[in-house]
Amino acid sequence: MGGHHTCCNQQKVKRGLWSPEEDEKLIRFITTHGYGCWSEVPEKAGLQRCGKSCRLRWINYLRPDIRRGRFTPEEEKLIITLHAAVGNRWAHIASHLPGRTDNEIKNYWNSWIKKKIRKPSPPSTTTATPSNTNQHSLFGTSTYAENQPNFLSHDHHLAATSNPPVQDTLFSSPSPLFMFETGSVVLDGIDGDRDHRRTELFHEPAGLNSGTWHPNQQEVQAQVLPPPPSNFTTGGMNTNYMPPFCSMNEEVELALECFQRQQQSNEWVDHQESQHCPSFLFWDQGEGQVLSGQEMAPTSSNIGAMLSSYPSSL
DNA sequence: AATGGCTTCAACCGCTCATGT
DNA sequence: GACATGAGCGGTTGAAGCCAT
Repeated sequence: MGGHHTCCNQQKVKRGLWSPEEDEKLIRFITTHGYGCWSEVPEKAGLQRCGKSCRLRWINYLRPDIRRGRFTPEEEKLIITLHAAVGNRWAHIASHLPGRTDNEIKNYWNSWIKKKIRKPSPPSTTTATPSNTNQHSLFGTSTYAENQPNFLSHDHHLAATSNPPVQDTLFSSPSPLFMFETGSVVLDGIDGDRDHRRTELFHEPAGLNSGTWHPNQQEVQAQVLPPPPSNFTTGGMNTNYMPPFCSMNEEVELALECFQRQQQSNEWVDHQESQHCPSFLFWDQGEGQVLSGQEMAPTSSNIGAMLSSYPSSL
């Protein structure tokens, strides 16, 4: 207790949920300047928050490499295994799950435990039954559907609305390659406020090395496709594309269209048409391969929203 | 339609650890 | 070594949405 809170007791410090405007300010500041000293961030970013709050907000929510959405069976197993080994060392556990935060894991564990306590009959659901889990589906398994009937109502409309191959491809990468503004999306009126807040302003941090943001990029799964025609733009959003802010609906529409066409025809979509969705047609010059189906946004909720908005196109 | 209980998870709190002076 | 400061961690809280009644 020795430490009475220094920063958060200051006057005029706002608390509670972050508004989209605050998120925007923080994102803009961090992506432009980075963060050296968190205690200086709020003042420099024009936020009435304490540095600690900013740090937490960034780490647990806003940073671009964060991965959201329901835990996969594989992640679940890993959490269980790691927890058995190290206990409540959430940060340690999180370090083994790229894109997951200690807070998220902790929350998940606590709710899971609650469920287990309440419902002691253990039909081997989450407790590591590899043979029962769908190894190819990142979100949807009967395990989740049975145990968590609400999971489609939040940011995970995905499993029910997309067919497995697309889903697999879409989520084959654990590392999002870009960010974009999603402020205008409305999620079917389901948990809208919360998800809306979640999918606030993102854009590619100008001048930042993407490696800094996506340390796991090497894990991206590649698909071998014919080389792109000369008029196709190499790279993803982090190279060519970037109207700083565009709506998610626009983004989604274009991206899905291009992705679908590419899937169906195995052909490249003309750059003029695809300039808004290079994420789905990502040419890796180093490997000479096409990395298609890159995760579209920093959060799986964005993708869930995207797919749920356009279920017919899949 | 109203409402009250339940669940989820973002955010906060208190503390320890690491680092600099 | 003592102290100050900032970062990080784990526990807890409470707002918001969901759902059953």
